[in-house]
Amino acid sequence: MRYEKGHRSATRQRIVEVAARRFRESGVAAVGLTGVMADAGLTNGAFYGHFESKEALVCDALCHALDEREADFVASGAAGADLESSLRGYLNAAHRDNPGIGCPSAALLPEIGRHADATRAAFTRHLVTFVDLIAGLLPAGEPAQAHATATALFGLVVGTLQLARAVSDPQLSDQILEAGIQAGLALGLGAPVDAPS
Amino acid sequence: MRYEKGHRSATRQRIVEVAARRFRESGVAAVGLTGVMADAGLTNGAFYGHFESKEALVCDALCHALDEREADFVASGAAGADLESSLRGYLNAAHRDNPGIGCPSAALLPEIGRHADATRAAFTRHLVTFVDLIAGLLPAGEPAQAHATATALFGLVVGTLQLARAVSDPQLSDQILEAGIQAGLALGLGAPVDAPS
DNA sequence: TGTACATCAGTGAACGCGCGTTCACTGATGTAC
DNA sequence: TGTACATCAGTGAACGCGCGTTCACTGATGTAC
Repeated sequence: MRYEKGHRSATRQRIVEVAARRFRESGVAAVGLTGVMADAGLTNGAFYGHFESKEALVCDALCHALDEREADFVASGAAGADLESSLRGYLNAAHRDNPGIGCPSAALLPEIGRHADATRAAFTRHLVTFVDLIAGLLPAGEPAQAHATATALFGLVVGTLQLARAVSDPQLSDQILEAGIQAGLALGLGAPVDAPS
Repeated sequence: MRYEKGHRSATRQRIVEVAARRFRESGVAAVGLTGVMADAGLTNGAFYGHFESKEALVCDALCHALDEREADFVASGAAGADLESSLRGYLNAAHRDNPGIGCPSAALLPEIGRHADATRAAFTRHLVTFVDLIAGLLPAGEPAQAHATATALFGLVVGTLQLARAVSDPQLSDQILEAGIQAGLALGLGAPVDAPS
């Protein structure tokens, strides 16, 4: 072997991980491929030996980040997590202050909506999985209603974390996080709402 | 007068309006000044006669879009709007499908968090105003609690609209909007939650 | 065992292009005398 | 009334730069005979 077995796939993986971090930190449009490759210890020319286009990397990096967070979610669930600890695990200062290793939806959601169909379809598949996982944290009830509530909870925490990142007043930012937690609890555990007729 | 009175400020206003639309459609980072100026019927060189930098335009365009939506909100409130009609006025297919004339937060929130302090401070001021307006739609109660709920409602609708735009399945997108409306009603009208201790 | 060739991940320069920004200039209209 | 000059919004070319993408080449290691 010219390179040890798995060298090529390890290189590719490294590029995906760097991209997943940098896209979340700066947004997809603001990140250049030369910088990503340099961070991965390579030169720009090697990129197209691994990916067809920047859009293909966007799709892979997004899926990688979503898979990682899904694994974290499942792992913490195995430790007996409930809705409140999940909310607090998401809406906290550390997550707010480290978008590069955080939720890709909070960092990139509007941008995802402007990307290629394949990228949006990949996001859609992951979203469905996430909603299932969130629904599992809710008190037993009608499954359709649990899914609707879980979907709204996802929207709530994503929007709330974005708000906490956008405001310039640190104290207000903390209040936003806490308001999101309380609202998430009210939504998830509160008086059940009728499913849409 | 070489130009009719108000010509200069009218030109500036035209640039701001074009930018506010294009930023929301494509994201700030993906929009170039040459294109904005061309849409406003001008050439690139005229830009710096009106703005100090692209960042200054971003701040002005964001404020313009936020002011416009605030005015709409107040106008519809004068017509006797309640929480449900406000939620339906936001979480609907027309809004989802026309980001260029829609909520700047839904289109740009993660990006705002990466912009200059002045831009984030301007956003923060507008957010506070919005939260007050939303709180006014809630049943009378403790003001601090109404503010917290209103903040979460804002996060909920922003995140939900972004989700509806990002997914590639139109039917799922419609379900997301409806789930957001139901959750917004539950949050706003449902069992009151204690304020954080 | 030694030589010629194949493989292939990665290099680094180059492509055309658009970016944000600068600046000398235009030209229509005003004022000064 | 006529001429010289001031004003200023807008023009359009140019600046250096980084973008996504392409491609001829390198060099280390494998295989063939």
